[in-house]
Amino acid sequence: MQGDEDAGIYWIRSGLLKASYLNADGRETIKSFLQAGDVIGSLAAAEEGGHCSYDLICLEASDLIRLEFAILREKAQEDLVLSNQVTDLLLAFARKKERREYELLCLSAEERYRLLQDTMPELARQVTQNDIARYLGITPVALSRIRGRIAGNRL
Amino acid sequence: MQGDEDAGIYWIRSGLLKASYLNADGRETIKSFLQAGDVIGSLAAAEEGGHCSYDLICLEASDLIRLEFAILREKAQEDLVLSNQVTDLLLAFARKKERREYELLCLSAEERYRLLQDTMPELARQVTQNDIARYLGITPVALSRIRGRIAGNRL
DNA sequence: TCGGCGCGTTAACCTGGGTTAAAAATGACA
DNA sequence: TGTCATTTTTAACCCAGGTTAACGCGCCGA
Repeated sequence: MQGDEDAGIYWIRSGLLKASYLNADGRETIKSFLQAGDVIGSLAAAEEGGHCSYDLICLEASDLIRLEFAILREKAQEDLVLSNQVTDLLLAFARKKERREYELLCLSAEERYRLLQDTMPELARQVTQNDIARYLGITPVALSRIRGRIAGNRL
Repeated sequence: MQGDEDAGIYWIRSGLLKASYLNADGRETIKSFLQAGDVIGSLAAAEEGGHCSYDLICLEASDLIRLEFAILREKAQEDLVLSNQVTDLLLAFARKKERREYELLCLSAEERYRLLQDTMPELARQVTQNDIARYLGITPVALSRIRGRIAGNRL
């Protein structure tokens, strides 16, 4: 949960989760969806005394493995292979974040929705439209309208 | 320049630069500003055959050091200290991106502007309002309106 | 079987930011 | 000092998305 001091890293074996921010005004926005093979951990909480800034919520029964971040860092400090694996992990993570930054900065809500449909069509089926809207940064009502617009044009 | 195959990493010694996307419709949006101490490199171009997805433009005379990404990776593969330094670098980068993702996803343009003013007041002085607007993801006209709104309330 | 509840849709109205264009303000330089 | 380019502001109009609320639907549990 948001605010926890959990400095853990989770490796998702199976299932489906969402990482979401709960804003001060009670609104929820979704940072990312997590699936088998993904890895997640709070970068803020990983720092000494930091607090996790988001919730992690299962959308399906899920199977995770938890690693203590501090231990991983410690081991990596004396193990070259592990250290390089951590680098790979972070590189992949950074790429993902950079792509999302691009989408939020340069694309309209409709473009982001179309992109999601194109790149992760399975996800659109597994997740409620409410959650997709909150992932795109818009309200469920707005997403419904966008869908209506797209469907209309296709006729 | 956007589209280049430059797989370099740049360490900024001094000066001020902007990393910006040039969209298909000719619009520019600013990914980030870079200052002394910052490090930048295209993650996409770092991959085999990838192309850089943004421009890097000096706003002031700047002094950079260029490292070849492939060489850095290679050396890190056999040097534990270096490998851990790369990890630190990526960790800092990831944190920065995560913060920006949060801002774009959860905050309004006005909130983002106020935050920028609070956290990097010097930058607001060094950079044109046009560029600040493009960094916030809005047009210069919209930013001017926001400023007017804020100034009005302060009376 | 019925009631509740979460989801998706639709409609009406509001607002923030985009667009365009035309002033002002600022600044560089001759 | 005047000229020119750039930046910033202002105004008018438009549109995407937010807000609120109503309605239909499917699901589940009593």
